[in-house]
Amino acid sequence: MVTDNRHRSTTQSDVAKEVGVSRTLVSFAFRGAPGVSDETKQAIFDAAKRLGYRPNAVAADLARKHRSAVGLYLMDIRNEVYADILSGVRTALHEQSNRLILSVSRSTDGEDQGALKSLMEAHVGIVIAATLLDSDEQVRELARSVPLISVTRPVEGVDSVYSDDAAGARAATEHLINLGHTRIAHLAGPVYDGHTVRRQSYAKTMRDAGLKPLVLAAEDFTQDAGQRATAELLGMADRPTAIFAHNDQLALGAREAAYAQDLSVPGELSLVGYDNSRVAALHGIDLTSVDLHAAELGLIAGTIALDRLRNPEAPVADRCLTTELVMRASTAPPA
Amino acid sequence: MVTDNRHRSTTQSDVAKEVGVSRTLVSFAFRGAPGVSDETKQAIFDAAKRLGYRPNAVAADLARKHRSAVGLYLMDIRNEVYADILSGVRTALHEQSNRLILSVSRSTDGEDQGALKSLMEAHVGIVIAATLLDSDEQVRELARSVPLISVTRPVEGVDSVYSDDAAGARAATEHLINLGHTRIAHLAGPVYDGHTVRRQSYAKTMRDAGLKPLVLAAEDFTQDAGQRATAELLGMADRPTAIFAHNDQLALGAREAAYAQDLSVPGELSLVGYDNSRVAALHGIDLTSVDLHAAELGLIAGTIALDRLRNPEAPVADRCLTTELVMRASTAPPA
DNA sequence: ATGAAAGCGCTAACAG
DNA sequence: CTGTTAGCGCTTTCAT
Repeated sequence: MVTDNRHRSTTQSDVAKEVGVSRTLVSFAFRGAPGVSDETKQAIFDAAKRLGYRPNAVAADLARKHRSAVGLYLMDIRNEVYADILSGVRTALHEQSNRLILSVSRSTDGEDQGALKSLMEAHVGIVIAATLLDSDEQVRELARSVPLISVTRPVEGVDSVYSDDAAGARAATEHLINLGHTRIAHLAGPVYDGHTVRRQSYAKTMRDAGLKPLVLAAEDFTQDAGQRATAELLGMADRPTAIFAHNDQLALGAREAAYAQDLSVPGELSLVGYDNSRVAALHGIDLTSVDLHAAELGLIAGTIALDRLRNPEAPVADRCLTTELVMRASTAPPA
Repeated sequence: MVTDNRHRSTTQSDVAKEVGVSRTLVSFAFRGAPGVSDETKQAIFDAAKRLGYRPNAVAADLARKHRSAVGLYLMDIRNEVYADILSGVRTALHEQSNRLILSVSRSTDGEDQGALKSLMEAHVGIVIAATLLDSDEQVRELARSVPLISVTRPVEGVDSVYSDDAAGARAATEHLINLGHTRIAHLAGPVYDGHTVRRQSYAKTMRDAGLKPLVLAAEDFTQDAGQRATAELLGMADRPTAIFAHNDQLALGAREAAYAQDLSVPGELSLVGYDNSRVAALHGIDLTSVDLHAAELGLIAGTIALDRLRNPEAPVADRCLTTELVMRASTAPPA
């Protein structure tokens, strides 16, 4: 049995013709607009079903002369943070009948451009972007053509929802310092403008405590990159006794690298991640991590999106959430 | 500094007016079509930049009278399998200039309808759906209005790419049987038509070995559901010594439930998952799991999509990949 | 090399 | 209740 994949899809006209009414009636019927007799409506739905008709939301939005869809850009689909943000956004948009269109970048490279650009050209009224790696200036430039909400990171002059990373990184670093560690490394991702808050807060906290910062930059934000970078680090003469990683994935990579060299966690290496993803809580992983309230970030971003859609002239939003250090068994005093 | 979020976005007409040429030229310039003098082209790009113009890909596709975008539906963004499928699809579409639009369902409930429907109404030429929970009949019905590729699961009469779940489930079950287990439970998700292959293969394998199948259905496919369901199971008088879970998330939930009752894995409970996700390979998790080659599933689906777009009349595709049992430390002989 | 005009699938006044 | 008409932002003949 072969499904019939017609080349041209059925339109309102086809349905109208089939029933013997005008396109307008079909349009009204499908939008539940008042002013269509029940019989006509029924006849229309029947014919539509028979013909396999699907409304074309995109054409509708075009005709409506305004962009109602919201676009959501996610930097890394493998990082649970972004799933949480998505779920928050969706909650905010719930029942608002706004279409949500998604786009995710390839986690392996830092070029947002492809995925983000295609989203901005998809006739969306606003795009919620989590996380942009471009410079502040570039983000502002992007926001010039389509309203943009930067989530996870503040950008002056652009609606932003983020968490207090300086505080989060400080808490993580201080936790390690208080435990008695002195050689504490920071496992960062690649350097991007506007993406150095955690790193700098770590460095400042170290210096304030009279300790020497040691920053290691992984090639990207994935577990594999974290593992590779850490493997090097652990080969050093005076290897650190603790690592604070930019995110849980990197931390998990560091953990693998440690075990690969028969170093136990936290016995010989203490580990702190960032994101507090579900895997961090798994028995046997028990990764100490900083929670940045991703779902709430998404929820707020969704709310702002709705506001912005309604009122383009509203003042720029800037919402900063707190972070929370969740202590687990991956950190302990140095041996 | 407040970014200027104009209500009406700039169009080709605006650019044309600014430069003092016709819309046609702007259109040509942006598509790199021949027949526009270099000076004109430059003037157009300058004006576009100045005005913050963004092409509207959706309107373009509409005008082009054919649907070039491919829609990708993912059942669960928290399950790595779907990230792998996405990455495979993207590889296939690479350089094909086909827009990819994504839609993911809420992992918590089984209603594909919202996310899938909106995808089908987004003017896409084809939708790749991973995973549909609807009945075969419903899927065929859906495929009537927009060409559909079912991935992860075969549907007669509809392009399908999937792996040999019967073999995968059999291998998993036999592995446990060969280890000497006799009380082996299967931790399944909720029952959906066309989604019972693993379960049935498990049951058949058990019966063939003279053992009694015990199927437990979790409320959904998440770790939490797996944990709740397993907690009950482990409370039973004659509790099983091994569990084969429908996917890694459920298996991870089972693992948590076991540790919560101070049962060690694999000492007192052997565990087999399905998907071979990255977390399964983590040191200390070491979950034995069935690999279904998700990235390749996506790659093939993407290729089929391209073919189907080119040739709507091509015969229905049906591709079945092998599965592979990856043995790790979560399985051992019963105590 | 450039422009005018028709039309994609749909909505939205405005008439009957 | 129902139909006509004029677009939305863009592409695409077909002229000039």
